[in-house]
Amino acid sequence: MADPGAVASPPLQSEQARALLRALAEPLRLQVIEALGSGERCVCDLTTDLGLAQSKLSFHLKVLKDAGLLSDRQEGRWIYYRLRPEAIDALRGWLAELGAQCGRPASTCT
Amino acid sequence: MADPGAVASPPLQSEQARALLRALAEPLRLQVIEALGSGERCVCDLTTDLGLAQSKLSFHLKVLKDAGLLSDRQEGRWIYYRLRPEAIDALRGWLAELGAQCGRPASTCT
DNA sequence: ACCATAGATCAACTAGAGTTGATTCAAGAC
DNA sequence: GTCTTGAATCAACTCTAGTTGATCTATGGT
Repeated sequence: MADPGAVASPPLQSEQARALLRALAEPLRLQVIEALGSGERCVCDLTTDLGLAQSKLSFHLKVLKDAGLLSDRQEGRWIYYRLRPEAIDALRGWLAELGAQCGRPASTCT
Repeated sequence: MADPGAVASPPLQSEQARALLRALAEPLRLQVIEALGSGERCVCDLTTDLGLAQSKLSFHLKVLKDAGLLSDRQEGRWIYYRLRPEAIDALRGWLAELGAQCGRPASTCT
């Protein structure tokens, strides 16, 4: 994917970055993200595919959604989740800023 | 800073990425990183500057060091820590891969 | 109406991470 | 040698996050 470098959306606040970092720092949640890589899927499908207890999956989906990595829609009894790649891009932008602020002796951090 | 996109070093393993993500997901540790942005500093300086208990700072420095974000050197009784910006770049590379794997319907994640 | 299903949420529990004050070890001064 | 200082480490404790099985609410079928 072409590297956007600076993201067009407003820069991440620290708290949002923290939520993203924490959400991604859990192997199981990475599995969820990978399972959604091919496109939107319903919870029932993910539960089966990942072999997770329903409440466990719901918990993790909530963390990812609250962090902004997923969005959902309801269709009858079914809830479908899909990825928001822009959240990953936003985090990369945040990391770029962190690196720029703190990676060069010329800059001063207070 | 110029965006390297793909990093020259071997790609991050998941466990290393996890360590980096977790290390950065703590506000206090971000403060440490910012304090080191202007260059190498000794622990005694950081303790005073950040107003932290010595053992508390040591704990957090260890997490950052173990994750690869800091390196240290000893000079007499003094331990100096400095940032390793390449760790941040590596994490950005890892995120770029995550986005590439999982951000496009064309790719398949198993 | 009743029954089944999907999935979020809950409360209790477990596991992991952060904090604290004490201790230990190494370096340095005398 | 003794004493001081810097900083890592320790054990006990506190706090946060993850897990579990049950419950609740909404949707759908008959």
